[in-house]
Amino acid sequence: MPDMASSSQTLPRSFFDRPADRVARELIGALLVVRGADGRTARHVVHETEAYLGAHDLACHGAKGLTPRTAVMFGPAGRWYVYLCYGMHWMLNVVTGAEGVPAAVLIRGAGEFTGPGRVTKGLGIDRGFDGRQAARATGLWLEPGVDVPRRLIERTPRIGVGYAGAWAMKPLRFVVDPAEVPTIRSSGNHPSRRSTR
DNA sequence: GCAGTGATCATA
DNA sequence: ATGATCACTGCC
Repeated sequence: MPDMASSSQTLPRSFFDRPADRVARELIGALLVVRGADGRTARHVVHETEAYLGAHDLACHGAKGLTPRTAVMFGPAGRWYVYLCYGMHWMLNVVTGAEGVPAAVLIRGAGEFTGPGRVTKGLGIDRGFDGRQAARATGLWLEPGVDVPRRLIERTPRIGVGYAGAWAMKPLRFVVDPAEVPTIRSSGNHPSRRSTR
């Protein structure tokens, strides 16, 4: 069947193949799309992200070198990096930048979900997505969404990385008040938009 | 304020 | 094999 919704185009690898802080900022307002077991899709506006810049960034897992867990971060952009934190919470990241550079963007808030652990719990994301492409075929991907004005995007230090010395203070967290963003409501293959004001 | 929870990785 | 650590959350 023809795909008539231009909004359902997935963000291409080239979008992610750039510095993580740029990607993190531009993902604010994008749509995180998940396809459930029943084949229906749900779209969630991304409203909070964090950038992890590479091996020189002491808050980044890649700073400790290539390990089995972090190998995906060293690979090409546009793949999911999902890991378990504190034995309970799955963290969803998308790999960014050139191959060999261990950089990624953590998705900390999307749709009704605030906090990275709640995003994954709410969307049913676990390590099954680790290493997979952010693409339709995977069942979890990103799409262009709402264009959020720069002035509405706040930059703050990243959360929970106090161990990283000076890197803990760099303003690499990007957040917009969800109330400022039009609500995207969808299910099935024909997403519709509704403005809150 | 802090316990829960278990994969991961360095050390031995 | 063992122990420290952890990009968090929920309940005290």
